[in-house]
Amino acid sequence: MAPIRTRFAPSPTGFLHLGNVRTALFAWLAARSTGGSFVLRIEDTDQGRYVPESEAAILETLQWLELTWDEGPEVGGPQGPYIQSLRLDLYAEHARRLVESGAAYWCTCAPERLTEMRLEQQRLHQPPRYDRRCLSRQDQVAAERESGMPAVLRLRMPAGTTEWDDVIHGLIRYDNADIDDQVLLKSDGFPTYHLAVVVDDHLMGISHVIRSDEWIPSTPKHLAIYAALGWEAPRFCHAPNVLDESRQKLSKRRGARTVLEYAELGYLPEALINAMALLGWSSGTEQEVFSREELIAAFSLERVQSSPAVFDAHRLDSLNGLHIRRMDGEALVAALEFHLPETSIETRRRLVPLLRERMITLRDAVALAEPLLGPAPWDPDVVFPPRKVDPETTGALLDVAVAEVEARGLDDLEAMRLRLTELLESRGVKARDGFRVLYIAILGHPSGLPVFDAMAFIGVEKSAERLRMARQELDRRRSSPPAG
RNA sequence: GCCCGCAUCGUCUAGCGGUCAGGACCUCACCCUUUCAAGGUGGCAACCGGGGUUCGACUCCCCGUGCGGGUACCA
Repeated sequence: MAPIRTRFAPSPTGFLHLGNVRTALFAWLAARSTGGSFVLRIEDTDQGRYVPESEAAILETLQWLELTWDEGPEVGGPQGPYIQSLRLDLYAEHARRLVESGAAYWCTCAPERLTEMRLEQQRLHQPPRYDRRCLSRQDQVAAERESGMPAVLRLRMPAGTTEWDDVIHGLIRYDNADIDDQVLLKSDGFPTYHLAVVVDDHLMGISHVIRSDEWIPSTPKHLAIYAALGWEAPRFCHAPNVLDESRQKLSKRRGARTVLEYAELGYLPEALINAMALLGWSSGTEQEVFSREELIAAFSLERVQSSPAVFDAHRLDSLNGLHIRRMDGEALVAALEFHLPETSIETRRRLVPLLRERMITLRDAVALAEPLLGPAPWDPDVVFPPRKVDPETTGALLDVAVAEVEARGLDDLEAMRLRLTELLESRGVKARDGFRVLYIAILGHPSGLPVFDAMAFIGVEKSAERLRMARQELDRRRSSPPAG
């Protein structure tokens, strides 16, 4: 496979969500899997929608996911700058070439006129497109521009048809008569996406334009610009959109979470990448869990689906749990620091074996470890004594446990376990029911981390203390049963 | 309205003319078990409709239908 040189070109109008980044991931994988290169470019040609913090957030998102770029902001490169607002002269130069060759023309039509025109076209069941009024009066338009009237530069869409062989969709064909004379330069002098993307992709030597499906309708415009400039067009790969549960394109506006929010919620970058890769791509084997390296080895654009995919949060959860379980121990200890900031590295090392199998997200560690790191107040809803365990057995169990801990400490918890099991059986109480007493006493809740491990963690003193407290609570509840 | 894309279990998907239509998530049951998990086993569950083409269509073609996207001096 020839090396693919591709790019991700977000606009700094907001934060990145799974939909955006899934496309970036495909581009990154295409580059990495072919030994090619990946370029990051910021498309900030819309001054009105610019959100200052978003640019930094985009870089942070990609860095967190380790979707490394070979050229772009911060790292530079031979085709820089990689921020479009810094490349205005380049667009102006190419716009001039387009005007000179007759591929573009100036237009001074007022927005109101354009709106009215489109309404009329819609009423007449016609395709919406500029009626080229200004094309036939270029001398007047020149004079108007001279006198300071605002103007835009339009692409003169040639007649005929446009088609291309999309890597993901196959042949797509358009009748040029359905395509508008796109604005290339806005009246503020900034280029539109359409001009800038073509100029930059060509100058930056992009071999594969990987972007999402919503760009399909504007590809003929881009192809026309390539042709007008005498350039060879890159391959186009239109990746299907990622949809939310209501089958709409994922968007911040509709409540899509940003990738950075997933990070805070305790999702692993590897899991997010795995989940995103599976949205629209499959290996063709039955492997579903992939490390970053495995993904690079298995990926190919040809196996990208052409139909949109609904994002499934359950799938992400499942994958996140799986990745946590297969994660290197020390890496997990380190990753947990963010969620358990008060803990020492040693504490986290002791915690990891207990937590690992029980976490869906890293954040789950907080609730899971709570009774080990601090006091363990009882869950207000806890039933005590637990169902199926009579008060006498509960008391006996607690008494034995206290005595064991006080006499022998926690060195032989297996012996204590056997002792307690024996006691429960002799009283006709199933171990699974009876041990709930211990869980409540130690953890404040009838379920959670393995209770003997928990006792070992908190130590002799606290274990004995919590057991005695439970014993007292039992007496208290027996003398004054809770109302209701 | 005009243009384009898409169509297999609830969801993500495998399939590339002949399969008991496979896997994963979700869900249910069971096993394991000191709880909860994890793990294991098994169950439920799908080819949008109608025409063709073909000895034979989930698979190819056409038409519907549905869903999505575009239709901006936003990207």
